[in-house]
Amino acid sequence: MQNRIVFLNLNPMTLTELRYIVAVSQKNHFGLAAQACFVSQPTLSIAIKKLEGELGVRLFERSSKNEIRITEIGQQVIDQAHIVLQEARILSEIAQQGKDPLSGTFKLGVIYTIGPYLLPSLIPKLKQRAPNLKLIIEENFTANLYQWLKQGTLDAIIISYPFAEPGIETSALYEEPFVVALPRDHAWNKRKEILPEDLAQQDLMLLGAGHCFRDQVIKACPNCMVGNSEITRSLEGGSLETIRHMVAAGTGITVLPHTSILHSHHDERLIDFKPFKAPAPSRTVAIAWRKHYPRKDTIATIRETIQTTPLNGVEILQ
Amino acid sequence: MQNRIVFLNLNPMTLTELRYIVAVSQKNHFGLAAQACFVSQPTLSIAIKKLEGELGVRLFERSSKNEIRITEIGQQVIDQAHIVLQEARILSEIAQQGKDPLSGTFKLGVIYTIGPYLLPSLIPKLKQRAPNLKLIIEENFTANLYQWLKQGTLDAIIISYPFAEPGIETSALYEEPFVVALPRDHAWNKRKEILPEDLAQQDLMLLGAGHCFRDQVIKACPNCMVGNSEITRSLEGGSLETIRHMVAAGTGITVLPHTSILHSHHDERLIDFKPFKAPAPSRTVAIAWRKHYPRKDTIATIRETIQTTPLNGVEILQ
DNA sequence: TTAATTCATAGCTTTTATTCATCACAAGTT
DNA sequence: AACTTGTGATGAATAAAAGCTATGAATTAA
Repeated sequence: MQNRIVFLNLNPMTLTELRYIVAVSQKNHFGLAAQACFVSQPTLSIAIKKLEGELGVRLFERSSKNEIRITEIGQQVIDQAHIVLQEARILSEIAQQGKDPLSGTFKLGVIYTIGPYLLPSLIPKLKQRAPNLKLIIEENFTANLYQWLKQGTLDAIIISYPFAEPGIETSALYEEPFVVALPRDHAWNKRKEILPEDLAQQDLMLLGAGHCFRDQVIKACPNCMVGNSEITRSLEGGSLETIRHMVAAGTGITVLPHTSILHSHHDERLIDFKPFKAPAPSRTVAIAWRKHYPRKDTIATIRETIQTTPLNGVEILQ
Repeated sequence: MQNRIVFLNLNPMTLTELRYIVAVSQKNHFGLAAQACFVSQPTLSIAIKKLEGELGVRLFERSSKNEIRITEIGQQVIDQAHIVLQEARILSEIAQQGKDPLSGTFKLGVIYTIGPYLLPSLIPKLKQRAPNLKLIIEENFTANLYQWLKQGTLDAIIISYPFAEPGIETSALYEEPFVVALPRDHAWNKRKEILPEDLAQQDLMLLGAGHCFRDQVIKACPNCMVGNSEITRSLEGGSLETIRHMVAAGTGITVLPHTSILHSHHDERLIDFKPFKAPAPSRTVAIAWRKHYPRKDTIATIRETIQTTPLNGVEILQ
């Protein structure tokens, strides 16, 4: 009778029970330990009895009047209980630190025709505003970025409208007009502005298929000629910067997004940028995320950072 | 609304909840995870919601139809949950191993006049019977052993009756007769047995105060002379073995417990052991432990081991 | 003996966990 | 568009547990 352990309960041990036995080991007294745990003495007694029954060992040697005594195995169990509780505390701390929406890693995708012009100003400013946020950038086509966003590889992507996919939410960032880039010796050098219709029959150098900017320009400039010449075909794998260099070299003309002007320091004297006559064709740059993405605060911060970053010639959208 | 964490519960996290989130992370599916945890899906959903509310972070990104996604912080929390659960499992294992009453450390006290004769045969046998039991032996006076037993420094003590203390239980082990030890050239060499009364006026060499055996001999042999001579006074700090050597050297006579005979190989030709005439004076050797001591099985094993160990000339007591 | 102290037990209450049934939502399919 | 299917969330009811107060049993001290 005296030494038989009675099976009391099927439920596995709880952290509360571990807290109880640690308290008893510290106070050497059931009543005081209960007080320290903010429960009544019977509550604590029963909980410890349950745990002892479950573990199959006596943890404490009770002798009324005198202080209680921890058994040898009890001491080992209590030592381990300390470890368990400590690890649980660490878990809480991890969550606590992770509460800050501006910490951790954020994987941002940006399309090729935006990245080079937006990121140089965005990244330093974001670094300043959210120093604990580790930003990982992926530049690619809209289609790939969308896939990666959907499957969770990316947290958000910056793309250009139109963009509507199920399960994805978007928010417009800014409206960016298109401009015409001409070599210095071009016939249109004297003109102040260009009409989209002027580009008809012009052989524009444009990016290859997959770049949404290409499609947008073609749509904006009816009847322009693209992809006919040898030169244009060689641009399939290139970038806007490549095209700009070719404009500077006098190879031809193109249409660029307005933000790319700011980055043409070295060849600004070789290229003339001509605005379109209002209403100028433009693209809407937006940020997109999964509908159920949990860190929307982070996205909001990125959005605000972009919208307070001076990008010449764009119209901030709310 | 979407991102607000609602405070649901004051109760701290539980190991069950940690098991739930680990299951979800493994199954990537609430329903399957619930099944794996042998609970219904709402149970698991609510538990996770509670945990998320308590931690203040979203652990999973739910999107119907598609599989659920673990948030970055969620992954960190789940990793830590694995650690907590692992440590809890170790706690159970520690208890499991400690279940064996014949494992761990056992601190046994033995009085000076029993230890040298009982332990040489007991320890090897106990080692054989309980190989996982680490035995720590303390030899001392009854009074000290009792104090240490009471305060938990010792698990059990082997002493001689009379011994009755509050909160302590005892069990008799064996009855050990006393014998008279004489030098070879003593006048009583031809006698077969001695009467206690014969020792009256004899100057016995006995141990110093504190040894219960001294008191028992004095009580058994009325009017014997102890402590008068220079020699006897010099025995204050000695042992039974010291006294035996002095008998062998012809310095005097003494009374010894029967078990000490077996250990007198080297001087057996110099000493004559004479039994008392029945009923011979004797001592009852017993084992004692705290009333609430939890490892009574261990004590029972020690008791049985002693009682099946052949000790010449003693009567086993049940 | 009488108090006082301490842990255990009993009966009852409150809180928490769980289930079943159902809802809401998103994707595909027809 | 209207179904169908698969998913997690929600609500009401219930089972389980954890809790408290009051009391008991054992021990020690006066």
